[in-house]
Amino acid sequence: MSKATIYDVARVANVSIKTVSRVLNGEPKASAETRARVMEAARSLNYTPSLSARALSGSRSFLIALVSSGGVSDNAMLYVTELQLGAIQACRAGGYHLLTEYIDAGTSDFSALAETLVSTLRVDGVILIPPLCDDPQLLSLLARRGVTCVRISPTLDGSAEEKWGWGVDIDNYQAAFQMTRHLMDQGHRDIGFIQGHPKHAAAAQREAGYRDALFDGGPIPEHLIQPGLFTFDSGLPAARALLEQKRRPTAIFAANDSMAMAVLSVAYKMGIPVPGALSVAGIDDLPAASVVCPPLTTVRQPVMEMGAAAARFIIDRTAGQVGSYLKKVFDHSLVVRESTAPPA
Amino acid sequence: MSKATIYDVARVANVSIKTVSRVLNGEPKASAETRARVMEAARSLNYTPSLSARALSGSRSFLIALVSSGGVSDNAMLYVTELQLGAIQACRAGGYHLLTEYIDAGTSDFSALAETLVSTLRVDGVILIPPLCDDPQLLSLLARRGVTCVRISPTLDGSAEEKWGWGVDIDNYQAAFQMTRHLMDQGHRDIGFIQGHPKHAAAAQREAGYRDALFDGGPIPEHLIQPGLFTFDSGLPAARALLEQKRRPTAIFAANDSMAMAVLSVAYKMGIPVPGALSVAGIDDLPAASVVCPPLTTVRQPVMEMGAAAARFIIDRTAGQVGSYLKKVFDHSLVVRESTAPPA
DNA sequence: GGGCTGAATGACAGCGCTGTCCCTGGCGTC
DNA sequence: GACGCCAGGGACAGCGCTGTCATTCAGCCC
Repeated sequence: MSKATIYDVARVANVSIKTVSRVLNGEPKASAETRARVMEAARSLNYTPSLSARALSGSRSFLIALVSSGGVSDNAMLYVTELQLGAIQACRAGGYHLLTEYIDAGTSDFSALAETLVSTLRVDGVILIPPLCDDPQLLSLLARRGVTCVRISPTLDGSAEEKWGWGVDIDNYQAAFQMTRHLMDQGHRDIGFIQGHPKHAAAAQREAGYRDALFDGGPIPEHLIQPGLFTFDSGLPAARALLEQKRRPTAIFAANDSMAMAVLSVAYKMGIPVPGALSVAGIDDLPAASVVCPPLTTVRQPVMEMGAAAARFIIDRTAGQVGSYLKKVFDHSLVVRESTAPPA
Repeated sequence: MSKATIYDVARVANVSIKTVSRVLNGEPKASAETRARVMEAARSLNYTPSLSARALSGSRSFLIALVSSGGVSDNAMLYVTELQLGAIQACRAGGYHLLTEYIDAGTSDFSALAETLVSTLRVDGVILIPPLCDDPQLLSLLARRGVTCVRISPTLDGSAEEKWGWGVDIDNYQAAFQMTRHLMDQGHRDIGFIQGHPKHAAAAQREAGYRDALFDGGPIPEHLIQPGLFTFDSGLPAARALLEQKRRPTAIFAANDSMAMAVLSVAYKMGIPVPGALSVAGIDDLPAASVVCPPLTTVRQPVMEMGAAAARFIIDRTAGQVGSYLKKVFDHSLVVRESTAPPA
């Protein structure tokens, strides 16, 4: 009842511990009959193998680490939570476990982190979240140690990516393009844009999608484009800059939901009705997006699935399958809610 | 560079591995000089002990599990994220690591979970989040196996609690009492209340605080009190019920922020200006609370600290210190933002 | 000075698994 | 009929630590 070991199972099934090990790990050498006997014994004893022992003697640790940085205040945290949920589910399905590690944004003591991950924990893989997934130092540290990395929405790419691990993302260009077109289809022409963090590839791709959809290579009224950093706070001044212009845009498309919410907030303070006098759109579909007033039109990305895929990739890879795409691109979808409407 | 073991350290420091172990674990028997020599050797080799080996041979695993249930959509997820952050920091400080496990809300396959936690992972402790922290089955399963549990905002108490582990919470009664009084100080008399989940002790305590503050033992106009479940969705009908009454309350106090946001949403749809014609308040201070329009007046609980305390308790307990309070109550604080104002 | 004490350290046996190598016996082959 | 082969299964040696117990050697007492 308390703690069955592989020895107990072996005794009950009347085989050697090695055979039990083989059966439990799905290794080939084992007759169907033996297999059944072992399984039955394990079940009856309520046996669960010890992770530590497996990790110590074998080559797998059945551990995956999800590493994040940044604070709670940051709405991006929600994104992490959702990713994590997906990863946990994939882990559970594969007999793995998810460790959550955190590194302070300021600290760049990556070598200690890497050492812990590799030597102490011996994790089978690491899931890296922006901006960590773009830090060359951390990446190369991990790569040198032979750790499988999966990078969420990575920025650095090309040959480097091959070396630095797999990645998951959505087609940010298309997402922004489609959202801009949605606004245009509603009749908007003066569509303001708030940029994302300049160091993040997704930001540039989203902006490109917006520009191509709206101007199609034509002249670009730069006053419609304001800088932002993907945070709520950075969206505030950007929104103000856009809304205080003599000829106010009829719609504002922010590079993510956090900043779109900032637009909502500024519009509210300035007494501009949304979507009556201003349409607002974002990207990400944060949980909060459906809760704000009015509910935000945005682009949904399958964050949970992305987290699950990341974990699954590590699990499969450790198990021997060498799926080595450079990056997996997930489908996104437009979520039209109440913050957008045709201009008055 | 790649993987230093305790043997390497022992060789360099010219002592036995047992001595290295002693020094690294802070055990008493070791001269200052030896200690220094070992530390130096370990540093120079960049040595990090293997968790698996330690767990396998010793009695500690240096692992703490945070177990949650419920979906992302649920805003409560934010609460979990923040708790987790605190727990991670405490773990890091104590050389521990945080495992995040998840169990589907529907599934009540607690025995498999417990088995995994105990046999496979051998965790040193478990942090349980509502409603898991109130499940007698899971609790007794864990208790029987001798796992240290910390329950976040637990409901079951009394003698049972002693057996079922430590708990952390805030004084929900006082929090609600103070918020209600804040509203009354502003001049409100018709203050509606939206209840929390009936199975959660915090819900009852918050309601009691509200009732005592507002009615002080006097007659209770039940039409001012509407049922809720702590979720945004459950807040919608409750808010509607309150706001459609002939004599509308001038303020609504929801038992948590998610439901308060639902009130904001309904008020917005009904064209009721907040806080002009209606004040709205919640409890929790979710990150989203400061982002909605208008920013929500609420009660902040030190969630991160609570998570850290939970982890710290497990770590200290495993290390031998037997701090055994039944529950630690943290301070809360009123956060007055823009959703409340004196009635017109 | 012999014996006792206790602090400092080491020897050694596992912890519960997996990797590697080896043994066994039934079957096909020429 | 002797030989080879291979599926099926076992023996055994660790993996890198910690727990337990033994050993050493100052210092100290009478």
